Amino acid sequence: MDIATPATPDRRPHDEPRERILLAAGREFAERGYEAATVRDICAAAGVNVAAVNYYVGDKHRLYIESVKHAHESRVRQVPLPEWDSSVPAERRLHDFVDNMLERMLGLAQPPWQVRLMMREVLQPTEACRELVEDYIRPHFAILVAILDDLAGGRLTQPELRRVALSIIGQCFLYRAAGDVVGMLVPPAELETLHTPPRLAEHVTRYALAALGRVPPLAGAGMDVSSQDVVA
Amino acid sequence: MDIATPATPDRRPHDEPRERILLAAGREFAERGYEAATVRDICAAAGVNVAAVNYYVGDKHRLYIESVKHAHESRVRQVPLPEWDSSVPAERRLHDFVDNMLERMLGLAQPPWQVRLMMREVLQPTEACRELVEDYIRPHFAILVAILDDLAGGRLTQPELRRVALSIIGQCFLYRAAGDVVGMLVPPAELETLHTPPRLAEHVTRYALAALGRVPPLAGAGMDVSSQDVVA
DNA sequence: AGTTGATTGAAACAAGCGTTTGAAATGGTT
DNA sequence: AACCATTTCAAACGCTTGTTTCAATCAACT
Repeated sequence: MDIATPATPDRRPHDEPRERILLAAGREFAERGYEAATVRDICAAAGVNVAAVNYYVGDKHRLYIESVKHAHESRVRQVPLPEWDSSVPAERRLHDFVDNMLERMLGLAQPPWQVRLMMREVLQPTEACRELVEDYIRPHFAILVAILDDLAGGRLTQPELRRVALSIIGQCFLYRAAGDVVGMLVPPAELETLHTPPRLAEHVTRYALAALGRVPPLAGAGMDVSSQDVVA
Repeated sequence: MDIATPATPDRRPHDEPRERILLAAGREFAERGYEAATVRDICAAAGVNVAAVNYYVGDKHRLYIESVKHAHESRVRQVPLPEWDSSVPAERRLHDFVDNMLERMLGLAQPPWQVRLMMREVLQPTEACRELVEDYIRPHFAILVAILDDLAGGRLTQPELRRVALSIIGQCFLYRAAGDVVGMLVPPAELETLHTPPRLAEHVTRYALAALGRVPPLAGAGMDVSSQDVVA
């Protein structure tokens, strides 16, 4: 009845089967959702027997939580927070931050199912969500708010800064979460050329900087800013 | 084998059981998702026998599509697009549009499951999605783009206008789709007072107008705009 | 080689699912 | 009252699910 731990609990060179199961589970849960994903399919994809999930993890529920944590950890390892020299201006820090976030959400750097899995947690939180917010989302959010505070030069209150931060995150979020619908609203050619992470980062950044008054407005009176670079 | 239609196919005064089934199905699908929702639970909630879904709709898959369409239709009926007199300035039209969208997404005017159901379609499209986009989302999108075109006074290209429109929608989308996570990032007191549809509409609108240069920047040099109304 | 404990595998289990059945109930029409 | 099509119901069907069983296999150490 008690959950079996893989033999020597301390550590073994490669926890290979367990790793394979967690990876396959993440892929399957991300694509089909918790209920629709089946233990049999996961085990088939991982190349292990169905009994292995019981042996290594316990049951389906624990398998889900473990796979979310595993995806989360490997993601933190591979796409670290950007770090800046103290001399870097706030405009550039904002641009880098947005670019990093979009690259992490949309970029091809990582298998897409990892983001999908976390997107599911965000949209309909389970147990794994609170941990995800505290470890991963809140630190990012705090950094963004700090950058915006610099940009506003203390002229905005914390609630105002938070709302601006959410405005920026919301834009990135849309492209990831509702990407399919966005694809139906925008001409295909435009999608390929303009809706890439760097281009979108430029737009979101300029949009924010213009709103904050750090660059001229997007549609300033007679002023063409479309060819202007967003950072000095 | 052929799908039974409710007796006299043309029309009957009250298609009561069918209506009850579709409503209960929408609620259940919205809350639990397609796979996790069970026909038995839906029928129990609707107060009908499990065989009724076969009799009135056909099978589970068709039940899902019909419930999405039903929710969509009743929503269009209840929250119509705002219409403006030709003299209304573009700033006010933008504000009204955003307010309307947020009220529709977050407001208490309608049962929340209807929006959740459509949110699911947006996030992971099925057959019902394309219809949803064409009938409901694209017209809204076109109106928003037209308003922004007015505001920009022809100084922005169509792709630029579309990206600004998506920026605005993204902000509203975040509060609905990731509302739980937003609730974890923002102090509870702030949530209740500032994260209401009218307050958020004001923020999103001012943010856009500032970016477009139609109102002073949010953090203008020494200029306090926080108490200023967004519309003339 | 032999023993021991960790790991794998095929098969079976109970439970829940969507769906179907055929008879009972219903309500209007003759 | 007798008929009829329409609508409801309890029960069961076949299938898939998550989980468990227990024997077979493997790897390391004596």
